[in-house]
Amino acid sequence: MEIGRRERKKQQTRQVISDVATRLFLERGFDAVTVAEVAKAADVAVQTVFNHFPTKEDLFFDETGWWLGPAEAIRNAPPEQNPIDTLEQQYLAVVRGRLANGHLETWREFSRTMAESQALLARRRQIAEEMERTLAAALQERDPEMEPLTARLVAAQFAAAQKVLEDELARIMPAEARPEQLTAANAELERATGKVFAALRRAW
Amino acid sequence: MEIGRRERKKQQTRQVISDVATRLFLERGFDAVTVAEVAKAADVAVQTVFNHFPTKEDLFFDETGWWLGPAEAIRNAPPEQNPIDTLEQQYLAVVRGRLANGHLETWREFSRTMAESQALLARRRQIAEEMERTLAAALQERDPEMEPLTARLVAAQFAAAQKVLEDELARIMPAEARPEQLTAANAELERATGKVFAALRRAW
DNA sequence: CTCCAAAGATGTAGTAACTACAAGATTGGA
DNA sequence: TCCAATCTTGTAGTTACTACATCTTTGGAG
Repeated sequence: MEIGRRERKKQQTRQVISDVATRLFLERGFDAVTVAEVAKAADVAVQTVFNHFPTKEDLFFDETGWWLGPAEAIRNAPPEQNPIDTLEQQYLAVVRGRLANGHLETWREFSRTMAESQALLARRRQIAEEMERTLAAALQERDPEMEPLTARLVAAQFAAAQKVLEDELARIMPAEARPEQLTAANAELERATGKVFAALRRAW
Repeated sequence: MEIGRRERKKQQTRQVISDVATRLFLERGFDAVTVAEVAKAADVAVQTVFNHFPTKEDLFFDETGWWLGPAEAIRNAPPEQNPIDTLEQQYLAVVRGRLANGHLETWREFSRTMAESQALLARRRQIAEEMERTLAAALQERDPEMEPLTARLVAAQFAAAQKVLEDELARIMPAEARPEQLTAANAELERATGKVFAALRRAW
């Protein structure tokens, strides 16, 4: 009822823009590429880009959507499971997905590009904050007994932990990717993750 | 050796710009005031504003400098004191200073103005991140035995806690300011602070 | 006191991300 | 077939910020 040719073409235009933009950003860096260049490369008007994406940053973070994961995991978790356990499992699943063959290199490029742009780092902070809010809401929805302050605190501490682990991951993984080093890095990462979530568990 | 008339005039110009900007921002909101207007009101060229302040946001956050507090507190703390205790004391001191007579209204205006501008909120996140980094460095400098990951984690969790408390403070304090409510709000705040830092202590 | 060099203030020109809006092109459906 | 909704485009602005040349003030050497 809504997927006529018109809508399809619209989505197609959007996809082309997003793909072209991503490619250019990864190739030359976010700050070095202008929206006008993206538009030209995608063969559309600059206005069309802004019709589909409110800001330049949205071109980069399009379709990643990871900020809903933790809240959804909490909502879908089995009734009696400890929230921290749920969050740890979800986090590990995400990270393992990233490190799986075929995704690793993509993730690295994303990570590197992001680290090189203040604008993208700022946007990541904003997204993390939104993730934190939705997580706090999910936690409280899940357990209405929980004090709002507590829910916000747990969410904030999880967000903080996640950030530290992200940085750690970015520090460990870019170093040469030969298999034996990769498994070592993997072990190191699991250790760090365990430590971080252990602290979280102790706190609550 | 460096405080001749020239330097004095320079600092004076800077101060005028900063004051005028702050006043305008508080009066009309950060986004509604342009740098050109600030320059005009301060009777200087637009360029001069940018000579003294790299970005518009720096005009707002000038001379607040709170992001060094925690790290300095750690560096200056008595040798055997628990870092979490140090941080709690420092935080309480800062908050009490803000709530002291004469500072409360100023803080409220700052807080409100900041909350109404995405640009300022983004900058606050960036500053918080810098605070976190300097704190992590101070923690590790203080106790070289500490694993870097641990130092980063403690700093991150403190930053997260601080953020939650800031939001809580902003939520509690704007409500009517009559003395009896103020003491009630104060008690509520102390309770929240105690709870937050207790969790931090449990974690480490 | 004079005058020069450095440093601060100014003005001009330009870039890039957006916004508002009017006008053109395409498409779904009557 | 044709109209109306919707997507796309082009034009004209606004604003933060940069580069750079020029003007003005000032501290200090002679």
